[in-house]
Amino acid sequence: MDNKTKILECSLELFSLHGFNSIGIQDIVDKVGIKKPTLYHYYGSKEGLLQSLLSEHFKPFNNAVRQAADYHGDLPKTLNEVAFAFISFAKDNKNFYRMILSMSFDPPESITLKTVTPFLTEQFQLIEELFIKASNNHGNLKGRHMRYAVSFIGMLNTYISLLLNEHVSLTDDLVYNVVHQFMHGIFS
Amino acid sequence: MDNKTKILECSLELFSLHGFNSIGIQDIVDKVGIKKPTLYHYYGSKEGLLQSLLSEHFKPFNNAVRQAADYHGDLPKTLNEVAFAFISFAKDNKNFYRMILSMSFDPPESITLKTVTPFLTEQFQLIEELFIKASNNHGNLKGRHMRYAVSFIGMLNTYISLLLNEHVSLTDDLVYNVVHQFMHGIFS
DNA sequence: CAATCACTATACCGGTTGGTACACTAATTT
DNA sequence: AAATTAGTGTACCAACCGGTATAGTGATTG
Repeated sequence: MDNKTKILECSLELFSLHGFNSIGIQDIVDKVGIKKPTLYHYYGSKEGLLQSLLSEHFKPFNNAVRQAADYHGDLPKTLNEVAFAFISFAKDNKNFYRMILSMSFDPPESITLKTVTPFLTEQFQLIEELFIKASNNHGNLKGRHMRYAVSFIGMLNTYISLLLNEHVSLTDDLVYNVVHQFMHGIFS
Repeated sequence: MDNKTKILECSLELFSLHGFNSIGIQDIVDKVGIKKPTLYHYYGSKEGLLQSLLSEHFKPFNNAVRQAADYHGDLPKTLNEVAFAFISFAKDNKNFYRMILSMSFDPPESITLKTVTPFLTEQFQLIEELFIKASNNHGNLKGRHMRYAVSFIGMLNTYISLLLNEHVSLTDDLVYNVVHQFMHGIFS
């Protein structure tokens, strides 16, 4: 594998474990086995490296979400597909998901939040649009698009956190259970 | 106000806005208007400052949660009281809540996560115990204490995030809506 | 009055940070 | 064969980091 790719892999592992701010360029190049100018040749700056790392993984992720969130009249089915897109991506990209989940709660003025926000906004809009379209068939959703989009993603991330920490395992019915709880609560 | 207190206030504001790692001791003492040895006299180290800052706010917070989570046979009522404890504390301590919410998603090896974890664990146990006791009256909760405790806190934090970003305002029925959604889902 | 105390200022430390100037090599292009 | 190019190593930089040795302050206590 070439150095350019190896840099992405190693920095992802280090960032997800220790955080973007706690990892120095020197840590990364040491792990890859190269010298600093090589990294700067490819990515220009630490921020540029983060940008490349994010778009590399977010593009396929958000494409999968867009496909899953395409509404065709069956809200429960669509929510299930969205949940599956999130959970299976998180399972296949544990380090990356850990990192973006962390960054999405980073302080308002941090570079990390500012860099990750556009990708998260795109996700949010896909889900919000889904609830807007579904509100034609479900009157009680009207005027609550934003709240439900946020709380649906919130619930997904809550269960994905459990998954990442291995407090719960990815069984076939996890997706079903999450969506069911979101739709009908805990009393059923 | 004395310097010792002013240090706590200023560091909270800086940490919540920029993050613990991005703020240097120099930033804090500049904002307070003192010199470094004064800060080190009171708090010994940057980590000691964080520890003091956390316990200062977490003690009253968790006491309020403990009182609210005391189960007496009415689960919806108790959940409402817990939700109120969380939401009203968050509203009165926006900077602090923003900071701990961020720290609770920090990377596994970070000092911030390790320092905040004991306080969050205490919270979690209070809520989990509530669901364990309630499962005597609600058979369908059995064996799901952990998942429900986590997802209840997760939902609270999801709505508190909205509150902190002022995407939703603290009306009288916010607490009711959150608990209702948790118990009965979005279809009711 | 002398001694102790909590507190604060000056000045400094070794180590690390993100980033770079420059030289070199090996492959590709002309 | 000459020139260009991408990629990499050596050595270095100013700025900043958390932390401290030391001395001095003014108020309290013996």
